[in-house]
Amino acid sequence: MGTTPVETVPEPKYWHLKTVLSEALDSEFAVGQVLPNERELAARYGVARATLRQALEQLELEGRLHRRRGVGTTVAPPRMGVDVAPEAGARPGAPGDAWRTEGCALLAPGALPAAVARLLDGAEGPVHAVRRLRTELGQPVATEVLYMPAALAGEPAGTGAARGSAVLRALHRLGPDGQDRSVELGSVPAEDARRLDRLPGAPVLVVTTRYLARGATVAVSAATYRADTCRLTFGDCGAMDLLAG
Amino acid sequence: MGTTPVETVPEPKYWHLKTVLSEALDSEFAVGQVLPNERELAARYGVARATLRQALEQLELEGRLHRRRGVGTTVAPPRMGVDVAPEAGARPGAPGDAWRTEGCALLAPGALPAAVARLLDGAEGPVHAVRRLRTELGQPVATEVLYMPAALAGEPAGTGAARGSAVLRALHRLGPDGQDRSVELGSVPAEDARRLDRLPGAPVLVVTTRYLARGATVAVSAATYRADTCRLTFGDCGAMDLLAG
DNA sequence: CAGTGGTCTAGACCACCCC
DNA sequence: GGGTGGTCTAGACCACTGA
Repeated sequence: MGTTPVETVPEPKYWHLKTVLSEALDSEFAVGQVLPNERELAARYGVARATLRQALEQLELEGRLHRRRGVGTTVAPPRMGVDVAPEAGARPGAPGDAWRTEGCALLAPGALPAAVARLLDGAEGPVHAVRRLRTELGQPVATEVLYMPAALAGEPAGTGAARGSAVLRALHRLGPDGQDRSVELGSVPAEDARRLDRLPGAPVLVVTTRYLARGATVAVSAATYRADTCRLTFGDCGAMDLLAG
Repeated sequence: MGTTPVETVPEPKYWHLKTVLSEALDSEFAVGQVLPNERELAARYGVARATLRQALEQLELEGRLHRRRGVGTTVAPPRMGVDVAPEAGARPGAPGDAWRTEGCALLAPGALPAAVARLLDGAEGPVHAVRRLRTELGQPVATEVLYMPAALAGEPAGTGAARGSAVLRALHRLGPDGQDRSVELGSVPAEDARRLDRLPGAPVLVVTTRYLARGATVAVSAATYRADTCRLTFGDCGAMDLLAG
């Protein structure tokens, strides 16, 4: 009689709680509505606050909730689709450009992040670093730093944001004929956190782009997108034959 | 004398700890090496175990660490680049195909996930759901479910994996001439967790693809990639000259 | 079996927002 | 000031791994 009846797989409390809350969000809450505070929710479900928070963190990771210190927890709208197609934002100042150039610095080769230096393989000499901020629907969604060897950028005029725009124009003038890009998960560094209106460590999608001209790398950019509010969309990469035909 | 000397911004302990550990990983540890256990690390740095764990979770999110229950915490290798180019894996059984078809089910329209039903807009009637698993370097990296309306798939032969492959061949035969894809952050559902050798809730990159033929959606796939080990790479979607010229 | 990471608790204090 | 979420603690027990 020692037969084990069924394979009892005790589901963690926070996981079950997440499911329960998720269903409650679907059926009983509207977008933007504020939830009861954490202490009350924990009491209501009979768990410690830390356990409740583990469930909320999961839901926030999935983009279902927004939590703001001093304010409360609200139901998040569905993630917005953010276009990351090859040409998007490549032309500063173009109508509908979602990017705002914030500044520009000239870095010595040794001052480059290791990953960037690796992608700009043959590069020697100083490198322009252009910082941009992307805003969508009145909300900051991404920061980017674009690196371009000074030798390729000519003599960008102006200072600050104006100089940054000049570097971007120089890149565009080169007529890059291809890109490599990759997407990975990261956590927002402290310096970017305030710009994106998030706490340090919040999850972000890091999009690394390599701009190619005649087979050589002419620029590299690293953009960090808020993972909670953004769904990255890639234009129709496969439709080239459609257009060409 | 009440002058506040500098603007003291107390950095959270776990954040500082993460920085310290990150530097230690760079300088004192090799890939694959196991770290001291959590209780010892916590004692060594004079923090509670929960605080230490918060720092470790950050580092794991960034792909720097691997943690396995019953085993320990090890230094992770750099993330592998996983190709997500439009045609990759579209041909089951092709040489070098990283995907293994696991099975196939026929779903009633009402049984579809809401997000999938929305993308398969005009679809009526049952839908094939093909499940695949992607392995890279001997390690499972992604699971995928591909949805294709039965009306478009003909009469796929066989059962299980064989039937799934037949559906994929039918899709390939249609000659889809374009794709939409998007990437967002998610957490691995319980059923996929074991397949990917992760615990439920682990972060994943969800790649949603819409296959188009003559402007109509002929299939939709949702693939979940392990965010800790994968860096998604997109081939040269380029062709900026198409638009710039 | 001993050792690891994973879960959970009950409580405290802090930083921030808004009134 | 009062309320929110964010950080931190010290402890307990559980699930899993591998010798």
